Amino acid sequence: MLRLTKKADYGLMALKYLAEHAGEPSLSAKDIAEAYHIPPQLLAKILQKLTREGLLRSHAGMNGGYSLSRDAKEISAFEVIRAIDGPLFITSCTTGTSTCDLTASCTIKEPLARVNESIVELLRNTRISDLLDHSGREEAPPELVTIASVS
Amino acid sequence: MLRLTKKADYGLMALKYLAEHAGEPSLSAKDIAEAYHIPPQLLAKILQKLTREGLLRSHAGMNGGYSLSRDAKEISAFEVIRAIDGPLFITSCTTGTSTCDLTASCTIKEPLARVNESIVELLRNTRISDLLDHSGREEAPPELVTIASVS
DNA sequence: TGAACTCAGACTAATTTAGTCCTATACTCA
DNA sequence: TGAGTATAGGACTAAATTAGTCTGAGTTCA
Ligand code: SF4
Ligand code: SF4
Repeated sequence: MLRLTKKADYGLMALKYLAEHAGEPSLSAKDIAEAYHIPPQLLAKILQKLTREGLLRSHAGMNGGYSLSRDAKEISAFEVIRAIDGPLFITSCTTGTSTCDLTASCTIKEPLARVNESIVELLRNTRISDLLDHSGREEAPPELVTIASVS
Repeated sequence: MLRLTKKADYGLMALKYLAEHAGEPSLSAKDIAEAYHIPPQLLAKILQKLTREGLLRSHAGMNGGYSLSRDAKEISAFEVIRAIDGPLFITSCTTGTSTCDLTASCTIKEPLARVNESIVELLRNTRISDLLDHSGREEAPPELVTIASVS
């Protein structure tokens, strides 16, 4: 529970990838899917959704593909998640389909809404550019990590 | 997605209820379930789990039931959620069962772990006593740690 | 034209969550 | 002591959500 869907996960990966390759003209869904071993058709749908929501620009036809519609600094994780999975509620009250029928007697709805808002705020403050790897301490020892680049 | 399970939800309600009725000796699962119209057997299991995790004290037999094992101020929403649903990960990497097989190539795992940690921190700072209804009160907003500020 | 794309929706499969059932055990009080 | 009320716990089914597939379009461009 309290888990991101894989679709949102894939979407974030794709956007990060596009941000890293901002120079190149256009990357196809297939390109990105292969880079990360994501099911290509699934990623295609995700990118389509992101395009519809205005986060990406698409280009059909040969050598077509996707590119960010804004700078990576201007796209928040929250937008991505919402575009893919719809509005974010940690409670089941307002899922759209099948509202929790305890809403009348429920007393924690409102306090949890505040927690919800905090999480949204947190995701809003997390931008695609923040996902970019400038602290690669995972695999091979990074060459020359300066103090400046860490802070 | 990013939704609390109803079980966790019910658990929080129950704990809040117990906190409100701290004076009374012992409230049975049935009592609480009826107060909120929660399926009694389901709530029973939840309370059992919370007892096993040490958040509640149980008392079998007539006029038995449950009571908080600590003050409401000392129990965080995070503990409740973890007790009921297990460890909290927003990504699917480490669910225990069926790890995401992209872990090798995935590049957003680590940044998302930081987001995860922020959410955990937020929930850790939300206590049962915070759910109690002091409407209008301006509580100290839980600290927001953004990725950017984590540098 | 046709290869390489995006776009869209319906569909199925897999997984997770919600809720039930049934039995055993513990405690209390008359 | 034994009837009644409660917790404890496992196995099970049902419902909902998520993941992924398939099919058939419409675009672009060389
Ligand atoms: S109404 Fe109360 S119980 Fe129902 S989903 Fe909202 S918070 Fe959870
Ligand atoms: S490995 Fe990457 S893709 Fe797989 S779950 Fe973790 S974050 Fe999401």
